[in-house]
Amino acid sequence: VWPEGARAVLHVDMDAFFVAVELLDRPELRGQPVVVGGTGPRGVVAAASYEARAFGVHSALPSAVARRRCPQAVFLSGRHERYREVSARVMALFAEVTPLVEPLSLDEAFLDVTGARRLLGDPVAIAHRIRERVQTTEGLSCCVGVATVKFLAKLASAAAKPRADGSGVHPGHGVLPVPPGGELDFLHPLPIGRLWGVGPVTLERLSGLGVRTVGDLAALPVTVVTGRVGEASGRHLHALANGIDPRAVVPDEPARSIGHEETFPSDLTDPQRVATELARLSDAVVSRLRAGGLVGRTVTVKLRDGAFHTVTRSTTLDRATDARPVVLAAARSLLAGLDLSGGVRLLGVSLSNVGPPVDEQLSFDDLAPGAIAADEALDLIRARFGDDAIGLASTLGGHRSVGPGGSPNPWGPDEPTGDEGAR
DNA sequence: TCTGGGGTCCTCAGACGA
DNA sequence: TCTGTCGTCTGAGGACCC
Repeated sequence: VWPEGARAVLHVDMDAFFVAVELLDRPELRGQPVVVGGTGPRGVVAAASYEARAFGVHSALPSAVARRRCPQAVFLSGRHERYREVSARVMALFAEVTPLVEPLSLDEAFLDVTGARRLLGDPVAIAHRIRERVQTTEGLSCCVGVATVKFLAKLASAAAKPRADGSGVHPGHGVLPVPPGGELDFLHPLPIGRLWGVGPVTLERLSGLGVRTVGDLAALPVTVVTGRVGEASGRHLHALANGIDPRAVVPDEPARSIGHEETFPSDLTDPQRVATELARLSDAVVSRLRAGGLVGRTVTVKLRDGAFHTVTRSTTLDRATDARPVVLAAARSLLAGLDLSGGVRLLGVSLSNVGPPVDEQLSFDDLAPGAIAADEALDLIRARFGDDAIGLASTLGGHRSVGPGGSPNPWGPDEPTGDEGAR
């Protein structure tokens, strides 16, 4: 039983979420190895069923490798709209327990149930009830960690997961509490790589200090740690290793950036084609920005060449904007400063410094002939007929369909006029 | 054999104004 | 007037997460 007055944080983690949703719609695949992810030559695994994991298939593994390890697996390309829809319903179930729900991704959330105890009882009992409710209402399984702080709850839910290895699938605890006072007993034997924020690079740096377990890290003076991994990370990790995590569960954090990037099936070498893709990605980003009623101030272009070398270039505008021509013009001028001779494997556009618009006087850019009217018309047409119903003239001529018999670009070469009209 | 796409946060260097 | 310092902003890159 959880002591009276102690904070209680739950971390709920859906089991193999993308795969589990696919199995809801295709129950005949249950019990089989199923993999969701990019199916093209450069795809990677986004989620794998526990049956597939038994063959060494895991997320972020190149799909080509996954196919070799488990040729009998069913490979699905993924339907993010569907996952979002199911995720929203699951999050709504959490919101019935407490208003303090912080989604981490589509398949994970923190819940602060400290204030729900009077009404709903013991936090561990609440965790069991959430698990049953997700199973009965959505047909999905999940694991729940219960602790006094966020990162311990997250580690606990991970420890409660089913496991898969060469000998098959082994069920987990489902719910795992780390009771107040028992934090360090749970934490200190864990390998250091399990700590949230320790990836391959930090792991290597800490190994140099002889650190193998979380307990090893906790025993070091904080200055030794900061000297090795930097001031902010060092202090943060050292606090975590001692079970200290003051972060609150914060619902409804607004997005700080919005972006789109794409890896092409084969490297692009034609600069005209690269410009076309840049316009398409910029257009997609602005559409999402406008759909959210937001404006952004910093435009970033990302390019990965044929040798997998990645560069980014960014520029901060005088004022935040949601105008397509302004974002596209900025992206174009950033791209113009980049070397495309090594081929383009990946291209991305993102907007940061994002937030709600503040009332300001319009600039001449915003008043460019047709700019506002064209943007609003695009939004309206897409809302009614779908995202593909209309696009920028400059995105024609690429791999996208231009209609029956349509020449790639009937209006001739695409001049960077900064006045992209809606077709 | 080939290494996604969506993000957040941190570090460092340089510019700039108080 | 010159110089050093400090805080802040910007841009690039990197580490990390799911």
